[in-house]
Amino acid sequence: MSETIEKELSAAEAGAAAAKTLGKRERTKASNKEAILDAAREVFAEVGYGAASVRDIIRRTGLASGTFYNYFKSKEEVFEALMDDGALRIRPVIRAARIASRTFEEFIRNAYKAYFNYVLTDEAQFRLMRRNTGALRVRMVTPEVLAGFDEIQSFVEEDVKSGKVPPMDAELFAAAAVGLAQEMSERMMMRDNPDADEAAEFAANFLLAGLKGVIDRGNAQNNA
Amino acid sequence: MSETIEKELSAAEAGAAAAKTLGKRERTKASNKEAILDAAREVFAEVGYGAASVRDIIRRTGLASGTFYNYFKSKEEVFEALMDDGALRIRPVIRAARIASRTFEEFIRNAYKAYFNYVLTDEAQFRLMRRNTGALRVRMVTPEVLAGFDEIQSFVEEDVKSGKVPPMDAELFAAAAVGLAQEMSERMMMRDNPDADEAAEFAANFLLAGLKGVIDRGNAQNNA
DNA sequence: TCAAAAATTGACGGTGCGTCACGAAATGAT
DNA sequence: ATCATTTCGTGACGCACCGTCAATTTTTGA
Repeated sequence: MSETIEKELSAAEAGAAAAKTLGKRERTKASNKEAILDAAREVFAEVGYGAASVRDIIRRTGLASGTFYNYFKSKEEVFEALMDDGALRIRPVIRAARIASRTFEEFIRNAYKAYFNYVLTDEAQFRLMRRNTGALRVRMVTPEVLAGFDEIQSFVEEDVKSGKVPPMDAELFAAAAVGLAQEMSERMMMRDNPDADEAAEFAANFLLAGLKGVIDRGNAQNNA
Repeated sequence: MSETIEKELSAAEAGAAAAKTLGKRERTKASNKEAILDAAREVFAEVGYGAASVRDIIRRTGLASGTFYNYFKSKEEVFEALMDDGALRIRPVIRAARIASRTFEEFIRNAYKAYFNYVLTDEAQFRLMRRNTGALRVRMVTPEVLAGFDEIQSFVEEDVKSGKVPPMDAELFAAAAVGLAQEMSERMMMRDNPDADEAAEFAANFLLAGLKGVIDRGNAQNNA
């Protein structure tokens, strides 16, 4: 029946519609891919990454088993696509937090606030990132995710260069920032009434104070 | 041929040997279990948790496929056993660090030092904990591992109660400590010349300074 | 020496994997 | 509108793994 609509469209407003429809081939390709991704999101969330099978996913779309492999090489690759999707949603938020901030402290506070609120809001994506069957937790570091880590590190390095923040091991500092966010967001989500702003404030306070303990030379040993 | 030895032993020193041999039944049971665990460790390290199959594991032991299921329900359960093994090795080290420490700071420094050195030493176990195929990282929170987290948190709570350290959200603080350790140990292992003591010092400095930023009431906002 | 108990074995039905030859559908040129 | 070409969906196929189970071997205790 979508063919009928298509025919009507091409008769009535061929020129105008052509620009956005891009031909039927492209359209069904996009729709199939989206269908697979949606099904995968559901299946992973329901049974966990480990127990999910390519067939579970494709079965839910109504497509044939072979069709899956026209779009993805394996379930690992679909999962990667879903992770990338998450990273692509967070990174602009972090970047915006940076642009909107004039001091290093402001950046950290805004970034954590954005991150924890994102985790809370997009709980589905979060559960997807952490979900498991039983105790098994699966996490994927895609190039997109890696790039996010690197971006944070380079933000820190920039602020070191411009003197906004004292010199330190930016790599380990960034690792600390990321580790904090990951473990704390998990704890936050386990609580009865997750409070993103509270968690963000705790994390930011911790990170900013911790920073003082790891600046390169100077008073690194005054924490008795 | 082990049967020959067994016979000689039971003839020559039946009484003395009996105490430690426990009968052939128990001995082969223990040896089979160990063989499966060893094989699993290898397979997981080589191909990653996801790609490993029960048959890959059992094949390496020379036992029949059905035998695997006399010892474990699934590959997930073997993996869990291996994780527990790791946790059982780390926990006493942390506990020892605590007992040997008189102040909170000393405890943190000793614990991180012990942890990072453990990670460096028992690299095999570490790779097992973090290893994956491609970008997929798999982590398992077994009851034993969970108990380790809880223990750390309760150490913090004890020191809060005894006044060694100011009041704070011990759960989030413990999460921060654990997150730091996890992410930083991963970075450390990626470096050319991993330096456990350096990483431990960084982590401890960071945590102890960060602590000042998150004490419950008082000067929580003096970090401009 | 032997019967009972326990553990090993490998074959079996069931299912998922990734491939591939086939046919259907879309495209672009006439 | 027609048709050759290209693209893509389809489902059956061979292979491997899964977890089970009846038959067999090994150990035990008498």
